[in-house]
Amino acid sequence: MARRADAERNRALVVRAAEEVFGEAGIDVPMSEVARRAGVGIATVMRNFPAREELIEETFLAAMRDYATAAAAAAADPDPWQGFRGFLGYLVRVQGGNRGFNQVLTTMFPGAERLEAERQAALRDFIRLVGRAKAAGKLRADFSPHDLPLFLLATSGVVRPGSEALAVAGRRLVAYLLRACEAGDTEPLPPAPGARELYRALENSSRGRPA
Amino acid sequence: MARRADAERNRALVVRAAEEVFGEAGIDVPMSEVARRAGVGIATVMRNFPAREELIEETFLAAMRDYATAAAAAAADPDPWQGFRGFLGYLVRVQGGNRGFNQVLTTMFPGAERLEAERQAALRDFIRLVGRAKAAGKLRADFSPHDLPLFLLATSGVVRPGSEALAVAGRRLVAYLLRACEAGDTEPLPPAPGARELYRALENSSRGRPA
DNA sequence: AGTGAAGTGGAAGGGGTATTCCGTTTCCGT
DNA sequence: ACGGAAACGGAATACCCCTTCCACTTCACT
Repeated sequence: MARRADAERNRALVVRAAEEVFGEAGIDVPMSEVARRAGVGIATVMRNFPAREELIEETFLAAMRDYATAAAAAAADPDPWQGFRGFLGYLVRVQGGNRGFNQVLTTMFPGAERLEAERQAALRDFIRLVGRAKAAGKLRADFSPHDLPLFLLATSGVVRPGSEALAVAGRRLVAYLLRACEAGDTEPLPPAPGARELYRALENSSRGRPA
Repeated sequence: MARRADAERNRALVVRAAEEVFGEAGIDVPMSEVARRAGVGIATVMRNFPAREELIEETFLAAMRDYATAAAAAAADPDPWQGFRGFLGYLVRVQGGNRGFNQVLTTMFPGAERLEAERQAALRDFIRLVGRAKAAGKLRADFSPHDLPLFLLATSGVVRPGSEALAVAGRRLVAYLLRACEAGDTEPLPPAPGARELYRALENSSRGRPA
């Protein structure tokens, strides 16, 4: 990989600092703040990660792998409805604990291929989970696996690290959503947006400053 | 109010420009952009609205009044459940059509008293609506009127002007939420956050850079 | 230990926004 | 129509952030 041991060490310091800072304050935090926390100069950050997106990918790859792992575990749950419930609970917990990863979960980074590969792996397992939960008669038939980003967006707007009230609210929202997903005698849902268009709308470039 | 006719006219131009710009791009847009669209100098904007929050209040007071009016109309609906459904549909439609007002709906501005008075008026009517809908046996008994901000936050994260896919997604999310609100045989909800703490968490000061 | 390349930190440059200041213009009462 | 006060626009100032550059330091190989 890299040639010199100290360079490799600094790179790791930057990533660890980014995990902290992005987790607390989100992925738009000044690079200089990352550098300060890592105890290195700004140039060292820039040299290792010329574009912010590269640092984001490196920083959240582990979290995205955990996400994919959680999806796989849910899909493997002997009780698929239990798996579904647990997975949504996991999501809002993670979103509430890590501001940066909350943003990453609701934003597509077409250039960050390893990150997107993990996201897709999670989606594939989620699709399996949905199929099993529907087959078990617990999940409503018109639920779409592509409602996952919809739910992620919904909960992402609520929770935020540091606010216990919002964490409670997030759990309550998940309970509402789970209730809404139960199979039963109910009106059919309005149409889902086209998956392609939906994911396009979540691409990084089209996300204006934050707010 | 103001002394000179031209000053009054310019002030109105600024507010109308702000309605346009805030609606499209959100309330964090540069003041210089507002001035440019209004066709006045930056100083004129600053003189009339020394703080951004003042311009926000003036700009969205009318929309907040409409919001309160819609809540009152919903509360007066002969069929309260129909009123409830219609109100949620109205909300997501407004949020998707006006980025700035979407932010205003999910942010408290303790200093903007007229704005907050309208918001509270709307909440009072919503409380009436909720009472009637529960009495009619259509709305689940453990729904709290203070779930309104929770739902507003949820939908606010989804819709965005200019994206048809997200508008469709927003309507679908509302359908899920409505289904979740129906009375019926269901597990009780987890506790709601304390209303005071919830509203505190949504105060303007604690909202970091939007993103 | 010496040497050259790799790596480093901070300063300088460039773009953008909020805020202040001031010479000029516009209004309005007389 | 005129004069003073109010209001105006834009330039100047002050930050903040990203990016580039370069003189200096540190490493690793011999």
